[in-house]
Amino acid sequence: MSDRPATLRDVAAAARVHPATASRALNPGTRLLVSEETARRVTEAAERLGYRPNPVARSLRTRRSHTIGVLIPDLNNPLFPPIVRGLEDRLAKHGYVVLIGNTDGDLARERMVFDQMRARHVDGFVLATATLHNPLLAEAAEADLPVVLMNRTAQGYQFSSVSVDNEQGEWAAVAHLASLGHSRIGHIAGPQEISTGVSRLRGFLDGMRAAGLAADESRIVYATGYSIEEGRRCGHELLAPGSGLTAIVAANDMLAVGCYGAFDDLGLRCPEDIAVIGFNDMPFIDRLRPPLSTVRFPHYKLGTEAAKLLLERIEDPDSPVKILYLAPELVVRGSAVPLAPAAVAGLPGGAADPDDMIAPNTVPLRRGAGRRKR
Amino acid sequence: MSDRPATLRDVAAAARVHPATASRALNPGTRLLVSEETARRVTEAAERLGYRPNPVARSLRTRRSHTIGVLIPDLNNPLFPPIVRGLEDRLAKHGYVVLIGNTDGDLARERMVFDQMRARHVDGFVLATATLHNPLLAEAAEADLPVVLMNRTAQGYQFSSVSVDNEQGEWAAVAHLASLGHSRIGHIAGPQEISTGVSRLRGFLDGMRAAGLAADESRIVYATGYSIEEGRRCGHELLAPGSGLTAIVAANDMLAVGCYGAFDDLGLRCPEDIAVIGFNDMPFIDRLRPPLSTVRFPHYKLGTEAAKLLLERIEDPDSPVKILYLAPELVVRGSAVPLAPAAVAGLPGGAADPDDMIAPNTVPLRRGAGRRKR
DNA sequence: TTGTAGGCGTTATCAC
DNA sequence: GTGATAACGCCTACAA
Repeated sequence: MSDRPATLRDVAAAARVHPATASRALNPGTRLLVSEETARRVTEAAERLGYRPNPVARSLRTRRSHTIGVLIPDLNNPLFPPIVRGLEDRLAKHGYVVLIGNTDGDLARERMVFDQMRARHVDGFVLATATLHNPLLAEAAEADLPVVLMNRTAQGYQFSSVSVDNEQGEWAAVAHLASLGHSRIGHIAGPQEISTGVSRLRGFLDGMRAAGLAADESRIVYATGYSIEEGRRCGHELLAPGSGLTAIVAANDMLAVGCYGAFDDLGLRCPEDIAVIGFNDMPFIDRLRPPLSTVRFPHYKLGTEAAKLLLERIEDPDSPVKILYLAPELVVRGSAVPLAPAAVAGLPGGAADPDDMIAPNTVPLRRGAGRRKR
Repeated sequence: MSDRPATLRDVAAAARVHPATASRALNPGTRLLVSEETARRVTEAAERLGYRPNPVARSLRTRRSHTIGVLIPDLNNPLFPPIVRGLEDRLAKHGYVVLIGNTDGDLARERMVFDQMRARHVDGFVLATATLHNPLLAEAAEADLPVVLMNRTAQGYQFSSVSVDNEQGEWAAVAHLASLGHSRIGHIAGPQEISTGVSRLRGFLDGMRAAGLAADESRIVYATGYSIEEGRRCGHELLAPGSGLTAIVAANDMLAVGCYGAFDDLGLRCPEDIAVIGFNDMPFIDRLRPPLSTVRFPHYKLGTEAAKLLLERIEDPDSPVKILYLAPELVVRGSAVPLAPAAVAGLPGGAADPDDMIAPNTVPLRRGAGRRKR
């Protein structure tokens, strides 16, 4: 009736009980403390008045906001929206709402949104931005905040995390290229302050070794960020005259897209002249020409799993810390094809040079054998 | 010192004043009510104790949450993240934080997140999901909530809105195709419950008329949603044997991408056999093959402008309702090229048939002449 | 089983 | 100018 939303007092009055009783009747945890009959009356009154508990008041009293802070590098990267959707959907089921913060890879900005979220009393954090030694992590650990790392890992902390088995993914990418006849393979490594950067590099190295291929430093360039521009720059560097590379493994799809740009600049055709494999299988990447071969993982699921882990921690702070890895899957599309005999024979440096073989390739390429966690 | 964060009482105690005074000293709006001297003491104490006001408590008292609810169709659509970033950045400057809700074009879902957000006492809404006659709008109007429509308009409501001049954009697309020699042009129209769907169709029609081209119903198909699948379906329908179309204007980029699929299915080459123009210039669309010609508008700016309008409404409920249109811009890439003489002469139905000309094309194509707002 | 009272941290409205 | 008081809406010992 009134234009002012109904409060607990209104409900109590309508049900002719004390507000405290109404509160008990309405809260699942305390409903059993109240008689069948009054519970019914209260529920009915609440229904009739269209009562919605005021989360702000509740939050002030209980010190829980039912809000989760999510820090991601940049929502503009199409990789993240599906992950965030997974988070949101899962958390919503438990009455939580998500506050998203973009850090743009900037530490100061990250600090700002983190503090902002703490001030708003978020009940926990999902961090997809954590660098290897991050001041935030120390702070969160000290304050004993529920935290889950997503698509990131960090040593020395008691945080649950969900990420991809990057080693296995990159290993599979290398094995695929090797099976296609490529031997001169370069790697655009991600930033080494980020866990994905180092583990994918490790996967690449292990994969090369297992395939009996040389992977010296000259065939690895380090991107300073996961951006298209960096991919292009690194592509140019890798493809400098005389390199003789026939394939590139990029630490993520953005870098691979940048490579496409470098190929164009250099007049190279992909996949005929040069092959490339990405990582992430981000949305729309399959619509590029050529469609990018890449390592896929279940984006949405990464979000839901992170949510599950966080909820566990929130509901029981003593629940065990879990480190979860999702299995990746190589998806073969058009950006890597068998090495053409022409390339092997004719093109400068394009040959499967015996010098590149450090050992007879007798090692069977077992998936997962490249796994090296610490 | 203490592990419990400092409260206003702590600050007041440290500054040897009453909490009320401390509150006054700390709030910009009331600082002038206290003496220079005490203000200084309080500020200093707050600083020293690392005092951060508790937004929850403040919100309970002031009934303002400094939170804005944003409803968008789907964050997975790369069009939206930059818009949301614009919103966030602008609102953050004024101390507001954004709650994002995906509706997936589902009315029930929309209702749910809307209610959820109202329960959380958001201070205002940005609606990017509004359909032409939306129950939410009536409710919001009645409750006198600050609302801004984004990329949408609705008649009969006193809501500010920011959108694109869709008529002009689509007009320019048609004019461009006509100048390339195309005369048999089809349109994949967006859903007609959505303002963009109707205004872009209108722009298309006006553009065709101005170019002296026929645009009968057989050359218009209606998508039920802005999705790739719908684009593909509509593409097939438009390109049915005998249609003779040489170009398609799609109501948005997603539909255009769907067309690419249809072309592949039909063995048509784009742009040689068939041209297509999209709308939105969404991220990554320039990396497709061929790169899509499309109508661009400033995404980020759409967000910041919506934020500005909303802030105006929040700060002064009597501020005038503003309807803002952003100017679009045709960006010419590779998906539309001059009609090949071969196509004109040889291909079945590919000709610039005189029957298609409803009037001599003497009308100069003035940009913006197609503008028809109501 | 239900009522009482107090307080979460802040600010609006009085008095002084 | 500043202090006192109450209230925002809810929850939870504790008492009855």
